Amino acid sequence: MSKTTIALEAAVATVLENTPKDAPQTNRQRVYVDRAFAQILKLIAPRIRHFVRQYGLTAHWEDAEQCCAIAVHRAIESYDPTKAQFTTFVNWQIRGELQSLRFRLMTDQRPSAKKVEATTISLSALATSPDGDEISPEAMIEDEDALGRTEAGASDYLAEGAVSDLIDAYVDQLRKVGVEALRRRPRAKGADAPVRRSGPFKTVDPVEMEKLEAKLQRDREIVERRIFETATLDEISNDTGVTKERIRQITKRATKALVEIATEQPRFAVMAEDARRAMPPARPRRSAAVAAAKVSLLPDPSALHNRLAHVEAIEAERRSYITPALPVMQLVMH
DNA sequence: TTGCGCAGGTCATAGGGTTC
DNA sequence: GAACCCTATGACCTGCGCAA
Repeated sequence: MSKTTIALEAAVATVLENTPKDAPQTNRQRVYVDRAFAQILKLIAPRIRHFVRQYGLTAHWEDAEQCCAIAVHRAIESYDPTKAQFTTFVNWQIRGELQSLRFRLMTDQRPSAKKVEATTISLSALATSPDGDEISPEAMIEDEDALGRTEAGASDYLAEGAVSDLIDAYVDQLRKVGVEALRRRPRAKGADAPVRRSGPFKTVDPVEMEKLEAKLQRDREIVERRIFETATLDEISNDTGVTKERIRQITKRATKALVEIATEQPRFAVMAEDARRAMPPARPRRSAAVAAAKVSLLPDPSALHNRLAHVEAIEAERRSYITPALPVMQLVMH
């Protein structure tokens, strides 16, 4: 991060700190805000000069500077430090204001836009039909993408339903295994332990069952967010309290199980083939690779990188059925 | 263009608990 | 006591953005 970026962040933080939303601003706060604002303008003055020249507004320098000041005001008002740095955010506000000013003053585009033969039109200019009849601009807008979007929406809806069912099936499988394990496990001795109604270890401790359900819920969330959404290991780790590595292991195991479920159950048949192809090949453990290397100095012909002869991309539409969030699964190795 | 820092991810390994 | 599972930790790799 550059010194200017750091200084900008600090100045914006000062403005935000001294701009209470729920209470009236004190005189002291106003002074702090004015100073910080002046500091921001001073820091980005070179950038403003650059943009004014870039947008061909040197003949309207004062107007352009006023627009940039407005842009900075707007940027501060709507700035969210968690989404981007202020330096990036304010750039686009300034560009937007300068573009708008150029339209107002010159009704054309800056030279860089002309290079690509872009055309700027006004909706109001379209308000007359070829026959000379007046029609509303809105009536002339044809949404050619509407059908595609509608179909995509329906497709997404069905896919989400299928994914949800698949995860349910996986969680049910985990539940069965978990309950079976609890049945086999000896129950804790003590006054609080519930009385067994029949045979040894045939019933499940409600407390243990609650723990199991909590774990299943957690695993479901991890699988859903990691495999079918775009959450990172860090994000899930922060939200669930589970380490990144454990999340990776859970999702790896889940991916394998989901493929098996999709293969076994006819209702997931559409997903099964893509899922099988999408499974990443198992990587040899380092110790095994080292042992193999000791045997021969020649490249291991069975090693994955020596066998790779063809890489095929799975189309986005097909990939989205099962693993939209795992780029590694976009490749198929033969 | 290059070096550096960072985020995101993978791998190897160890420890504790449970089952057989 | 061996085998297995779950979990955590640290080292390492890779890609990307940024500053010089």
